[in-house]
Amino acid sequence: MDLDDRKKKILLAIIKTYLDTGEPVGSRTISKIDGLSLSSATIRNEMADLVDMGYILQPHTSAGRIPSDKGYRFYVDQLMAEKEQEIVERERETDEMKDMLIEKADKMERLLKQVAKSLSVNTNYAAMISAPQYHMNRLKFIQLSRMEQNRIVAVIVVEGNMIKNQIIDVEEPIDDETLLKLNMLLNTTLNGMAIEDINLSIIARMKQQAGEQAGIIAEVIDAVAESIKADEDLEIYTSGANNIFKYPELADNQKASEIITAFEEKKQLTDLVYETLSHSDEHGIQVYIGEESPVPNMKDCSVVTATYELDEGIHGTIGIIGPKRMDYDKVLSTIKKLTNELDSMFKKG
Amino acid sequence: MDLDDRKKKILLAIIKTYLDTGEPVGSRTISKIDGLSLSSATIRNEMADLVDMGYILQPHTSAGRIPSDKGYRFYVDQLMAEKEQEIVERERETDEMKDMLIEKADKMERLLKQVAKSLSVNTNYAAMISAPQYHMNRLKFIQLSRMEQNRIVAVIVVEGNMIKNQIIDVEEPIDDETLLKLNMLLNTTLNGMAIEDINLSIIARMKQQAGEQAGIIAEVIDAVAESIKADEDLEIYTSGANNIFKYPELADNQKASEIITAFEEKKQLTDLVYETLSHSDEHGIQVYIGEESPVPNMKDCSVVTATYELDEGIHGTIGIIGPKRMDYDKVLSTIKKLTNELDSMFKKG
DNA sequence: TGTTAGCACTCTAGCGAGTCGAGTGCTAAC
DNA sequence: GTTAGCACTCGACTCGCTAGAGTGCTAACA
Repeated sequence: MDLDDRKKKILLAIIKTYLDTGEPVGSRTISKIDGLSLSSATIRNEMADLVDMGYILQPHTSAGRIPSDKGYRFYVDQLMAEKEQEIVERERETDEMKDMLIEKADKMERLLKQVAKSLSVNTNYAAMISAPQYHMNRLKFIQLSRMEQNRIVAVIVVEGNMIKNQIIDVEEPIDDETLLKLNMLLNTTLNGMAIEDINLSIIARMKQQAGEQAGIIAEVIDAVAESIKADEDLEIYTSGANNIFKYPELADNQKASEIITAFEEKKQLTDLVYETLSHSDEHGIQVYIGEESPVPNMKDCSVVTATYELDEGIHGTIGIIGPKRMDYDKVLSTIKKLTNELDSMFKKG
Repeated sequence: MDLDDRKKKILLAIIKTYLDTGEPVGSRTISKIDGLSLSSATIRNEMADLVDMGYILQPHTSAGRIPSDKGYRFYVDQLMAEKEQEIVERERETDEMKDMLIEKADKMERLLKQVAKSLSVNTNYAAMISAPQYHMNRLKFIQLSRMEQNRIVAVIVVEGNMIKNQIIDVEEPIDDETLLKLNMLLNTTLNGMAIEDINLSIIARMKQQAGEQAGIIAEVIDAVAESIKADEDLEIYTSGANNIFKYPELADNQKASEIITAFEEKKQLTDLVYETLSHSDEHGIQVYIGEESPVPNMKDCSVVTATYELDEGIHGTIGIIGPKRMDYDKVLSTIKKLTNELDSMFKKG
């Protein structure tokens, strides 16, 4: 059987209506609202076909139909295609969200929290945003300073001006001169390098160059490596989890608990972020419907994700989590606008 | 009317039973389990009195009784008095929680998250912990390093080894010598000072000492002050919010949403922390029952909080949020153990 | 005078029958 | 191929009933 033009129209009508009302939609409803001017009986016949083809479901014999995951998928693909068009055609207009974002975003963390908040408030769904992934990132600056006798603090700045700190306890006291030398060594060797490229041979070379301070430099470099790695569990900020209670189909005990759990244990969101990043073809917006989601706990939701770019090769992920019958249209535009906003922001400052 | 000994016993029996079962308890139940050997009729008479006195409630005529907030309060006060005794009598025993905590707690943030997690897992309630309040804290170390031409990074370490960073953009380039001088000046002047004590006169004096670099030092100090102040919104880590779904009386839509919201918008928890800190007489454990809670959204819960001490005058707050019929006994011991654990940990390392 | 047995009463939870109405599937006519 | 019509299905809701837990009150008892 084929998904001919009329079937498509009917399917879209069903889905749109269901997005609005959240209730199974019957043949009469469609026959009325639709521009097709077909009787309910005809619609019924078509609907029966659509059920056979798996695009819609019938909760029970005498209820209307609701979209299946496959149905949603069809709808979203349709929508995304349109969006693509739209984006090309229209100039990016200024956006009220922007002001809100800029306002007090002097620190990355605060900015991200604000973005998450803004997203959840604007959409009425739950939102998340991951801090940019520094995986591919370059070291910009390393500085060791003595804090106490046997204790130095390492400050590591990576591209994008994210700062990491690490306190290092050393066996024997370090004198000023050694510290200076070490700083020189670290900076000349490592500056501009991608973190991933710092391999054993480079470390070995540095140890060699450190000469008699090889012991100390080993300690320091280990600590620095540790610190860089330690932060690998990426930060994720969430907001608006309570929004799920606005949607009856998610608000039941079992499901709500699952979703909240996913939000709390950032681990699950981390998977989502990696999945998104790995699939992203520059600003690729991804829509996961129900079981498609990389996060099992969100099998009753739809998840829309997008990638933003902080700097060459430094990406982060934005996500919106809501019911399957979310307002995809709105969510897609919102998220698209936002990523654009972020990108242009980062490129400037 | 007076709360005589027998009434007390009956009241306690009612509350304990209710904590176990979560269901209204009738007179027959009490007459059986209790060591009082009274008939259900007598119990009924007493119960009627207890209702009059406001210690218990009757959901409807033919149901058993459940504790009122006042009843819980009586119970908790009783319990706390006993605890006080216990703690004095018994030596602090080693605790399996300790191992779990120490394990990988090389960073404060990670430690706190772990504590929260450990608490929520151990108790089956929701848990929160606030980062220590640095309000009263002393500066331990300041270091400015040049990162780029016109950009320096300030590293500020406060007692307890919390590190803060701030990137400072300066108008005109700073040379090495000036930077060294500034570092000296900052450290000699500010080290060991409580952050609160850094007032205008001290800053003025520093500017004077800086001589021709007064302009730069103003910038720097402003930035440092900014950075210290900026972090004043205290960090709060939460865990186990999903636990509330385990308790039917909290799991309904409305209430769950409120609680989750409180957990998400850390603002509300912040209030709780301040309230707790202001009332704390060293390790004071606080129990807020229902409406007593400083957080309106938690009016259907009980909240148990305690204060831990990281260092002289540096306090943080631990909290457990659960249903009113929480296992106060267990929660109180757990939280007491934990604060002790934290204290001894911090005093060592 | 405090305690207890007994009994009528109250109220909820749960069950089953009955009804309503939305929606279907099928057939026959257009 | 489309539509009108009609019997049928099935969940949601209502109503009445019952069982059972628990109460409050009274009267008897120690």
